[in-house]
Amino acid sequence: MAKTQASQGAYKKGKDRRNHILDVARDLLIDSGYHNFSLRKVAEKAGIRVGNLQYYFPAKSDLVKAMLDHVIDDYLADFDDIRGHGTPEEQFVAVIEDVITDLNGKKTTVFFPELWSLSNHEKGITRSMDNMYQRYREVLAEIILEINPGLSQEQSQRLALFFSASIEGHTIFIGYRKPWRKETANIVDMASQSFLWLIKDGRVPG
Amino acid sequence: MAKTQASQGAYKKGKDRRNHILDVARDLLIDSGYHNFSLRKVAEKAGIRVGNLQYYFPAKSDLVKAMLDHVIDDYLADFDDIRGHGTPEEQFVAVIEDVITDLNGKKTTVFFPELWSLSNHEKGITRSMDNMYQRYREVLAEIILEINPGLSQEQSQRLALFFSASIEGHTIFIGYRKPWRKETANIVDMASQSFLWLIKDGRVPG
Amino acid sequence: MAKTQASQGAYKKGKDRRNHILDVARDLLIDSGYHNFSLRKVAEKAGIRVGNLQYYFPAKSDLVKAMLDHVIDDYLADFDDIRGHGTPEEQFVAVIEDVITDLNGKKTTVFFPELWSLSNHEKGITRSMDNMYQRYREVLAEIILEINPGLSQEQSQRLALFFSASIEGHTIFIGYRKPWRKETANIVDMASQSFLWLIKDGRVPG
Amino acid sequence: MAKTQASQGAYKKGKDRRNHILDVARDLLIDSGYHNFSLRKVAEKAGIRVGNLQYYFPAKSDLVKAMLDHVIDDYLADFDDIRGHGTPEEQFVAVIEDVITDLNGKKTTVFFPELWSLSNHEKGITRSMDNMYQRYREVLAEIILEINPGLSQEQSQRLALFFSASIEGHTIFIGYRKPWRKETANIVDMASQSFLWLIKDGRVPG
DNA sequence: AATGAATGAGCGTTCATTCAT
DNA sequence: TATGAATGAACGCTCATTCAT
Repeated sequence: MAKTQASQGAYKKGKDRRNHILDVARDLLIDSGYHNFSLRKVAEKAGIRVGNLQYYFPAKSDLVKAMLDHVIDDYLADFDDIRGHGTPEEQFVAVIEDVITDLNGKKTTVFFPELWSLSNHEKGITRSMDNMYQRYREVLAEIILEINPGLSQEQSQRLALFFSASIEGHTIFIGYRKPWRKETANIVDMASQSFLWLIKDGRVPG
Repeated sequence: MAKTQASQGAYKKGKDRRNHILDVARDLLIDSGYHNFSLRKVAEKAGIRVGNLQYYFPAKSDLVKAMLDHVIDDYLADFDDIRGHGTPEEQFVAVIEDVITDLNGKKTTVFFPELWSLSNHEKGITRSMDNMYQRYREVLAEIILEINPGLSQEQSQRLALFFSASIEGHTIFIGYRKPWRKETANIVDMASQSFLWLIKDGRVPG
Repeated sequence: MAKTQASQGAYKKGKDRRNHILDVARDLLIDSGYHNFSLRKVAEKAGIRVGNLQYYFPAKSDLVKAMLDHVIDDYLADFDDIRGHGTPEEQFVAVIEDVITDLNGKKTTVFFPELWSLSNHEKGITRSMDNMYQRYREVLAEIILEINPGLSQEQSQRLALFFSASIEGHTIFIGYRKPWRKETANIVDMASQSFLWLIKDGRVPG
Repeated sequence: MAKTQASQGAYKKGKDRRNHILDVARDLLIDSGYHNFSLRKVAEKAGIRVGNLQYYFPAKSDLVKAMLDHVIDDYLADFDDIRGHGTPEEQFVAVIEDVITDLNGKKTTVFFPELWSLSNHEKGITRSMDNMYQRYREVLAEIILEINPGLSQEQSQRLALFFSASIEGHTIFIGYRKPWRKETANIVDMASQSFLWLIKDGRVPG
């Protein structure tokens, strides 16, 4: 971050505009994909000039990084609110259902493949992504341990990895406008069953 | 199949040159991502001029489509060879292990996120991808039915969808240079167990 | 006079800040050349914002002009101190040696070619440069006349022109990091000899 | 040089255009200075599009390098033709006169300060410049040795350095539109006299 | 089957400058 | 005095594409 941008956003006007840019950038990424993501298009969508956009984000990479973190923050905020009422098992099923159902939304369906692709090619993106999934798995592992306190920390983390990865994979098949979208409820059912069986009766490696 | 320009001499004319271009294009996609994929770079890697490249593939989209199909064909060929010896259950576990272990390779790790992303934005890509997964699921569903003949066609296909999606999701976590690569064997173990349980004892929606 | 931001605390306000900017601008010119000289870089180096820099120097040309004069003033100040002790001939040799040796320094080596180039393209620079060389020649002509009072004013000025021009030319060859830097002493020797011969025995046009 | 440009200029049309670009680029450099030298302006002057310009010179640095070498080659060609008739001493005076008089021309007056400045900041320019002056000095040293065969190789080279540097310095004072242009003949006179004296009677360091 | 030449659009970035605060 | 915000122009460069050879 350039020194000259240190106190950018000091005025409310600037802060609002910055957030607006991030929203607009996210929309463009989701609508067009990263390979069609350009500063000119972001600027146009935001109703400002390219020069001004680059006043807020001196380099494209700065905007991309900030935008991804902006979206990721939304998901992280969701994780904190995710634990509801009922027994641990009920909570677990509720989480699974929430997360899988979320895949149906356009934002989730399109955003994550872009993130996965980007993280394979752009240094600096990987860390944000890994942090997010790390936090996600921690929430899962916590509930898993409450369901079966006999598991070790390592085992519950291993299960959390398996569950979260399995769920992510469905993005491609039951997401927004995806062919198996109508199978969402069945996926939730199969996932809940098999995940709970693994937690309670499976021989979890460890 | 030679992968790179190392065997350039082997691609002298016609179909060979075409295949050489496709190989080189795939390598570029995997090394740099689609947002860095350009005809100029492909031409340079292939040791020919842009004009000549466009003799073989008149438009960029033609090359991209052909290249994706080229790679997908490799995977489809693998599916046909995948069924080995032993009981259906042993075959199933072998398949799961093969497919999950394959995620560790650079090609698979990087290629699929690009494909998923592209299929969200470029018409014409989606069909190739869907066909591939369709064929993949058919192989799985076949074995599933052999393990538990009591399941309906629909149920076995549903399970195949769930299994394949779950496996794909691990690309992001246990793939080439991914942080949980060392968990691959444990993932195979948890997947095999829970998948088999679902096939044999689960209440598969139907 | 402190050269860089090291003593930034010393430049708190008003004239100090102005001088600090001028120092920093000179350093940038010398380090990067005029074609890489921008207000943004000066501002950053000076630890202030572009807006503030333009409070002191409303237009880029104002800063450039002031900066060049700032450096030129340093050289003019040197000229006033240049005349030392001894006979006129000893003084002359001392001056030649001082000036030629000064070419070895980075500041002189790099600054003057920038000045020469600029004076060819930017109106308003030429005058400052001409004034400086005028003053320089006056000092030389004065000593020349003392060595050979038989010369006319015109002749001594003509010699001063020839001597100063000859010396300036060595900037490109014996300057900072230049290939013939180690010849500096020999150049001083040849220059002193031939210049003195011209003053005393040559047929100076006039 | 990019591989894809290997056989550019294979057609006569391309070769002509390349030379035209170089001429136009030199004119722009001389008219406007390097800090106003842009690919867009070169393209416009050449009557082509920027894209086409960059087909011939993939990077700005390639154009600049080629253009400088193009101009330098002209001067080098002059050096080869410079030696005329008469005694070595007559030849020497003729060379001095030729070279100094050449400073009066706009091309020489403006081109060299740009070259000197550039060579201080852009790697790759320095070598071309050094090579040119090296060749220049070789011609001078040759004649010097013929005038006074008693000098060593080293001494004649040292004199050549001193003479050439001294002459170059006059660019700034007697060049095109420079204030002392009318002194050119007198400079030739003083230079010839003092240089010959140094060759024949001076104590050349060595 | 292959290259040379050219175009036009778009890219990320830098810049001098203006103006409100 | 000094910063934040914004503009408009220009920059070097990459690109897909077209066409003549």
